[in-house]
Amino acid sequence: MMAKSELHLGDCRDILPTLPDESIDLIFTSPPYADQRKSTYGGIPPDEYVEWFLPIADELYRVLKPTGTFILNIKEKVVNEERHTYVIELILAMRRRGWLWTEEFIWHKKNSYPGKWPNRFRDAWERLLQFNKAKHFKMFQDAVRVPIGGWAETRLRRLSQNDLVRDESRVGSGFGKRIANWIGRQYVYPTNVLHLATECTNRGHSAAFPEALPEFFIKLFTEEGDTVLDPFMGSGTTLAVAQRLGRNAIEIELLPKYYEQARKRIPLMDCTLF
Amino acid sequence: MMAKSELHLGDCRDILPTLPDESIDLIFTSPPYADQRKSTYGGIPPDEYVEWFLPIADELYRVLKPTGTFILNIKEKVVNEERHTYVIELILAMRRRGWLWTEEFIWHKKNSYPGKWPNRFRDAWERLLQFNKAKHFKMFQDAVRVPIGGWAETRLRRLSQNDLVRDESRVGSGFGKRIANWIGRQYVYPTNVLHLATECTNRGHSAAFPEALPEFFIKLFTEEGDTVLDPFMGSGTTLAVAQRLGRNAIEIELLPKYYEQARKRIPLMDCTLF
DNA sequence: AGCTCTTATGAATCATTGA
DNA sequence: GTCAATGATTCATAAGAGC
Repeated sequence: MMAKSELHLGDCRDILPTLPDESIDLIFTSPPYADQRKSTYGGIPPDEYVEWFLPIADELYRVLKPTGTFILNIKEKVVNEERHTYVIELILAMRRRGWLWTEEFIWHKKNSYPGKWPNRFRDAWERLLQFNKAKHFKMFQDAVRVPIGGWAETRLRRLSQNDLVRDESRVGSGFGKRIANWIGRQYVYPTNVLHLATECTNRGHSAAFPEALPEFFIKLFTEEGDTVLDPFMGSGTTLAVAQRLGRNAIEIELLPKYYEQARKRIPLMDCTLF
Repeated sequence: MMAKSELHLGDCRDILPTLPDESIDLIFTSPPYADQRKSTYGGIPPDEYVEWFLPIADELYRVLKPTGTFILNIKEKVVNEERHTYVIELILAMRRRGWLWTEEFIWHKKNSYPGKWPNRFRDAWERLLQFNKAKHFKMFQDAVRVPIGGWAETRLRRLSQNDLVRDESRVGSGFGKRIANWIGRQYVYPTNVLHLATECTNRGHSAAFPEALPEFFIKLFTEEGDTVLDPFMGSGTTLAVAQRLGRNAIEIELLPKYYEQARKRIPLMDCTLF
């Protein structure tokens, strides 16, 4: 399948209004975190972050299909030796605007550099907030299954007495299990904790995430031919993965430097430049 | 050092007011989550959770030393196919009451129970919210350093009896295997992501956490002779670890069943019962 | 000690049915 | 309607025993 990409140079606050209603299946983005990357994006003061992001969130709501999903990669910074509250305030504000806060995935940055500060350790995780417009959204859980652990080979070889009957939960939750169901199973479902190393081959962008991150969510929430939007393209990781997986991409980038860089990651013939 | 424990039977809303001001070095607790444990604790409706917890948080603030730390183990449940907001609302409310939201650790539950639902995966993580009264609090980062390379798998895991014996025999006999590997290797500081399996030896309490969880925070935020408070004792995991590490413990439990059970985990001579 | 093998068990969520 | 009860779904880990 031929995937088509649109690359827009400019501020997403200007460009998002030009996109049609309910045309996007998945929004995956990692906006500039508050006061980070000040040298490149200017930096949004933490106290103004919600106010800055909400109009963008409203536009994202408009362009997303009713069955679509919005994944927001974000982490609050430390301000004045406290975790700032702009992320959790943003969640509450977006819910008031109609978004459903469906889930929160954790990205565990496996290879994060050891570090030590007087009052804290290395921050090795980021939030992947899932927002939806409706309770029933497109989701392809089978597309992100992972190989079953070595556990199964030994365990299933000979089933114990307990495994042959349904093992009822002891806490009265009604949640039991039947090991015999797993015979012949090759792949299992992941959890909401993603273990991924940070990208080592930094592409000159100060906040590159690994390709496995958008890949997981693109596979989980879209099928071939669907359209993925990233209003903060950066070095174009989401773009490259979408292209590789046969999804159309709409990408917006403020800075010409990154716009040019990302453009080179995909064939020009599959791409419309704005 | 002789560690002394106080065990109180009753509602922490009644018992906390009897504790003196600024007498606690660390509060580590896992309160009943909203609507969970309904069969045992009654269950607090999610919409009333903040209102229920805030008076308790105020008392905890009063009894904590200015240099002390409050670690709150909590996770929001799914209500109506959305993550409920009572946890993040509680963070904001506690900040308005004077608490500093210093850090958020993640507990990744490695062996979380399997499950698959139409619109979500297994929830495999919980929050460990760190609150403080002041920007400068007691912290002993060296006490939780781990060998480079395998942080959860080796050091932080609760040492079994065999491991302890092996560890000691190394000094005299030159025996010991894994411990010996550490010699000459660099110790590094952990991150704010804790990889621990949920406790397999369930003690009849449906929400037992592994001993390594309070152990990490007790070592990090207290020294021998300090006092640890857990207003929701449950099966007494915090109590047992505090006693083992030579910290005094003040523990409160609502249900006689768990109170009796926890009492048996420590020597009667080290314990005052209320 | 160091393997292998066995066994125990853990803060769930959603659709449907019944009161 | 609204709310409560019931049914269906499905692994990874650590401790301990045995050799």
